[in-house]
Amino acid sequence: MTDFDSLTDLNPPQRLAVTATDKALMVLAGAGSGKTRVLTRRLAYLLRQGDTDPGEILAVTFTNKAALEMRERVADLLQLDEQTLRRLWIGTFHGMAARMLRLHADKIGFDPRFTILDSGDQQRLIKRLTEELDFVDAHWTYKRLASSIGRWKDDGLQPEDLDEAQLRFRRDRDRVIHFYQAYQNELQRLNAMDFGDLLFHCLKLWQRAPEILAGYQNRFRHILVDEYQDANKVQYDWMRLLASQGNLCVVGDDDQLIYSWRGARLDNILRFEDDFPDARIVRLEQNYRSTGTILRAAGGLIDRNANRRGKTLWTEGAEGAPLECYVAENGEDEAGFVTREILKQCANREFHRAAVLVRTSSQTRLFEQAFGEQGIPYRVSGGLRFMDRAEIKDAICYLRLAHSARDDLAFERIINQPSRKLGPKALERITAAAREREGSMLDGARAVVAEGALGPAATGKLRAFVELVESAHEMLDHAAPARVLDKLLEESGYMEMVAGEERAEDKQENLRELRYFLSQLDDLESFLERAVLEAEPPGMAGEEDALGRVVISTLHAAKGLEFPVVFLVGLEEGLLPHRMAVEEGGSLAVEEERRLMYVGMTRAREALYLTHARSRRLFYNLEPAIPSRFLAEVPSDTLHARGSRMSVARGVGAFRARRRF
DNA sequence: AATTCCTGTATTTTT
DNA sequence: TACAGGAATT
Repeated sequence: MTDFDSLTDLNPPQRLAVTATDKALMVLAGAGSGKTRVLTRRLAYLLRQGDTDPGEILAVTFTNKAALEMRERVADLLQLDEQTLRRLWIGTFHGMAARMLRLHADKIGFDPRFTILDSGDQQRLIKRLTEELDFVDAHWTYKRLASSIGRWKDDGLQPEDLDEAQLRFRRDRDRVIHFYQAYQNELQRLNAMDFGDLLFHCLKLWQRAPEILAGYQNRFRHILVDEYQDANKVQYDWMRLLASQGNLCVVGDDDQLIYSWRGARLDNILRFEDDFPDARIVRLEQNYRSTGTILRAAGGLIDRNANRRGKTLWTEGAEGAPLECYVAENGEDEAGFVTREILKQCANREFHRAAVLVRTSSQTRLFEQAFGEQGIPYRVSGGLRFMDRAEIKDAICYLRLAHSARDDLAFERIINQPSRKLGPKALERITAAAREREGSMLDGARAVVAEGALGPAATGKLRAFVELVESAHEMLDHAAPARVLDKLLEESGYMEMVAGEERAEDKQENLRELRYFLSQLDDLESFLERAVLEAEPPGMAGEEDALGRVVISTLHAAKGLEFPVVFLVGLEEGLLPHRMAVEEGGSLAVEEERRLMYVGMTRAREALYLTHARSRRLFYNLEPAIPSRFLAEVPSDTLHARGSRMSVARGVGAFRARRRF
């Protein structure tokens, strides 16, 4: 037996977490305690020693990155071939739900080729609907409607379930319910689902067709869920239904719950034993990542949270140096300090050793600027994602429309991109014609052309557009999708338009990247699905191309990563904890902000810097900034103050003084 | 009727 | 800064 099979390289709780397969299991895995290792080893253990077929395993993660990593590590561990690997169901909640829905869409009145809407599509659709229905309300802007509806779906609430708890004003109830219902009807008409619908409709499917649920229940003998603390109501119901026999292993950390704004429920982790009375709980508290000092600092901070199960991380490793605190004059000064320290910390230009973690993506700019000036290569993660770029979304919408003529949202996005002199009035005509025929907007456009209802110039352009989409559609039958994309972008004049815009080279480069991604996949259907669910082409999100680059990341996007040197910047009231959390969310929201800082601190292996500025540009004007309350909560014997002593005294000390009153 | 130009306003985190 | 909505211009 090899060492790998004997599991002697694992510590005792890790070994238990890998091998306990007789009943429901919750692994409370502290930061850096080898969680990913345990998960992949458990998968490997089931496949190799547990008499389990690859097709009988379902492993669910929250992010595509995590799914990809798990897949790669298991393949590596067991030397699995491509074929076997494909039989494993490893993916995100949304990805797995979409996979099931494509197989059974007809049972809930959808065509299996349904489109998945991203939040941008969702927002545009809701905006259009508010206009059509004359839904005007100072409070319920289309953005607020979009985010609230998304949240209701996360909470498992159908339109008729809404009550005063969700709607601040009772008088809103009927109107908002009606609007939510109208939105759902419109989605059905468009054969489309938004992110929330993927899980929502899955539950509906199982309710309507219990035999389908039973099929999956029998099939999946083992279900694994990563980042369990971030599961929302619908996801929780989804997994609990699938794991009806308690054949479930969840791995999570209540101290790292940072997605309650997306419906994540601390309760899921605090009351696991209520739902699975028989459950086994394993704690992983030995940390293999950070120095003793970093752990003590982070532990001191998270101890302030009242709502947690409680864990104490420890290490056999070195004590390490104290945390460096720096008080900057302003944001530019802060970026300058970080730049200088990075140059000191990264000998031989090993810049991938360092990461700068921010609360909001708007903070990244100052660092990008400073690094650019100093010639430090960097990579931003968690900001504007590849698939969210305007030119990429336009190109995808061209493909979507060629793929499915029913995709009115795609039609709307590109109909005047590049300009075809088809504005709101022309669009209104097209929509009316479509309604009349109960067809798509493309049908409407065809009719408008036939009738010559627009001016000659506009009619000509519209005809050319319709013909282009039609011939692209036919071309999809025999030609590679990448070739169809070329045709669409060339003949529509889109490429020409891009060439004349600012940042033309950037955009052209992005479109080339997209084309490459598409040419790798060959199957347009799966390309479109991955484009919306993954938002990053493979290789972009991967770590390998980060070699030699500093990572600038939001705290949310940094979860699961680790770096030798970490800079936690902008530690100011209003940023961390964020203003919104303090003003609207009360103490629970502040606890989540504290967890966010905890997640950031525990990313560091050797060196951790905490910085804040005395003034910061907000809304384009410079405003004084108060140091974060969290700074005062980190045990002071783990800290070493840098910068002018005056500013340190005024910084951390000032907040301490304020808190006494 | 479409587009450009301008002004005011708001900025958390993401599958 | 970036973006949406409104007014002025083509």
